[in-house]
Amino acid sequence: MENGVSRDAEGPRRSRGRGSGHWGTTTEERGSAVVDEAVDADAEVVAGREPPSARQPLSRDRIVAAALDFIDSQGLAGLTMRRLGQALGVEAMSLYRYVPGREDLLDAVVEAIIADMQSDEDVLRTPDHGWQDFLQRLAHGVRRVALAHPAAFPLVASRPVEAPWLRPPLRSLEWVEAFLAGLHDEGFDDASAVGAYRAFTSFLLGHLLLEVSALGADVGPLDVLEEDAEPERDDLTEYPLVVRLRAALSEDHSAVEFEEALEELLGRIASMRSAKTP
Amino acid sequence: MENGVSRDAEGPRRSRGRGSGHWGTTTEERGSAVVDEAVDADAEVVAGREPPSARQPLSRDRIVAAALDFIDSQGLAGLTMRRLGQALGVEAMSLYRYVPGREDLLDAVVEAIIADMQSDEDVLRTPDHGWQDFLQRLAHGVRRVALAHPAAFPLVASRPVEAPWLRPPLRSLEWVEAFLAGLHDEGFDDASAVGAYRAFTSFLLGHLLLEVSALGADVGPLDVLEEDAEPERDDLTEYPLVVRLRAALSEDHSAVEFEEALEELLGRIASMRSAKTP
DNA sequence: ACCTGAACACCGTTCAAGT
DNA sequence: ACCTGAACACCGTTCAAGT
Repeated sequence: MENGVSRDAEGPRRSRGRGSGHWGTTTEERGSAVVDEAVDADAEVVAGREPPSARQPLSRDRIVAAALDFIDSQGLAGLTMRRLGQALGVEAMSLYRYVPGREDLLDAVVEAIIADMQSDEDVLRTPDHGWQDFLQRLAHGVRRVALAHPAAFPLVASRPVEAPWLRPPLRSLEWVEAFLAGLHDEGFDDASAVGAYRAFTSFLLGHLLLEVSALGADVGPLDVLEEDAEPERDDLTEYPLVVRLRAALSEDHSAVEFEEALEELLGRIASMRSAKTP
Repeated sequence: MENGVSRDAEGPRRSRGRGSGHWGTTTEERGSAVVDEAVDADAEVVAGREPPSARQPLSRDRIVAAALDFIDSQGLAGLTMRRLGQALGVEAMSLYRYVPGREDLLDAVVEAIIADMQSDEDVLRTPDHGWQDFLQRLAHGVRRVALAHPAAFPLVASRPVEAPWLRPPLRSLEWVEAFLAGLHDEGFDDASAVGAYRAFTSFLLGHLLLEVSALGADVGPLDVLEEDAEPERDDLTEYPLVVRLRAALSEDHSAVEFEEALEELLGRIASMRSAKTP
């Protein structure tokens, strides 16, 4: 997965009806495009649609991957055991042979998302050009997976965490260990490594959650110069500054902001670092 | 609402069974302790429990307040139109006279939470001792409401936002306007006010979401020196640094970290500020 | 071994009907 | 005017039964 999500343009997406905000369909890497035919089949459940011919057998991984695809394309709210089964050409009950239940499936989706990062070539398991480079790569890796799955990322952010040493979005022992070990190798003592971990995670969480939530946000009339031009959705006369700065507020500078704030954070972390090893 | 949630002690909470994590019952300010009797009545739905005597009439506000209480005490997952009706001594269908549906109810709960801040005496609508003081008070006000409603705060963080100029957790035109106007009065130009708004919101979102999610996190054996002492829940031998730093990682320094990071942020914002007005 | 039909308890929501 | 009963379509989940 090295599709350059680093382009900050791409423009804000639009989604009219609250709650059904289809984000751009992001069906890369994970195979099984099976899900795609369920799009818009919301009300139309044709009986024997799926040819039961050469269906590969179910498996936990296939189910989890299909669930992620489903969330990416239909949104989290649309994910239902029954619909997921349908997307896989199977009855819902079959899923329970591989997955204990819906909640556990969602946890598995979260795991799958952060596991994606393991295969990101730009992310290092251990620093080789200094800790700043290490953290830069890690941060960008997490950002790439967040932007690849904007509808699923809130799960990563909000699912209850099992242990206090796992902080979203770095919610895997693997990455926490890699983080701590990396900084330790680079001369951080225990306290500063832990401090850096805390600062790093809260930075990532805030930035990325806002970035993906902006992807779903309605952009409002003005930027597109709509045809019908409803005078104003709400009455904004009480909020003159919001009105005046509306364009500025709606501009998407998330990529540069991310870069700048990350730079700042690295500076802050540098000042936490013990000066033992140069 | 000025109950000092500023004490950072209070210790980490415990919650064994995944998904049913009752946080500390936070039934302050908003009246209607009605909800409390629904606790643990999960399976036991006694028929004519509620004395239909002097029930005050339903109203949208009463419903929204009850929903918030319900989430605070039972968790978001437990909130059901039917159960909420029951908590209010009414059938679920009655709610639809006042609230369009469950989704809109959740939006209303989010509104209610951030509206809470309007009545926080420490939060200023307009700066009177400089912008730093203004933002300090605002940040702490938001933190207080987050900590007052840890189970509901993820809603504030994750609900789809209607417009790109509303950034969680400051998702109300009132506060965005107040923020921009405040900084403007203090000599910020448009670009730096907008930049400050962005930096401020992502800082708050990351910190507070992590703080409330830690409240629900299982703390694991070790800190309480449990009686039975199961050897280890998972095998952590592959993660030596996590094990070694486990205590440090589990310590709750959120209050001081918040303070320090906020201080840093204010410094960063100061450097964005135009130097026109001293 | 793997999938399904039928069933259960529970949802959100509508609407005609009660008081 | 305000609430409810009954109903509908849809859930998650279980389990005996099919192949």
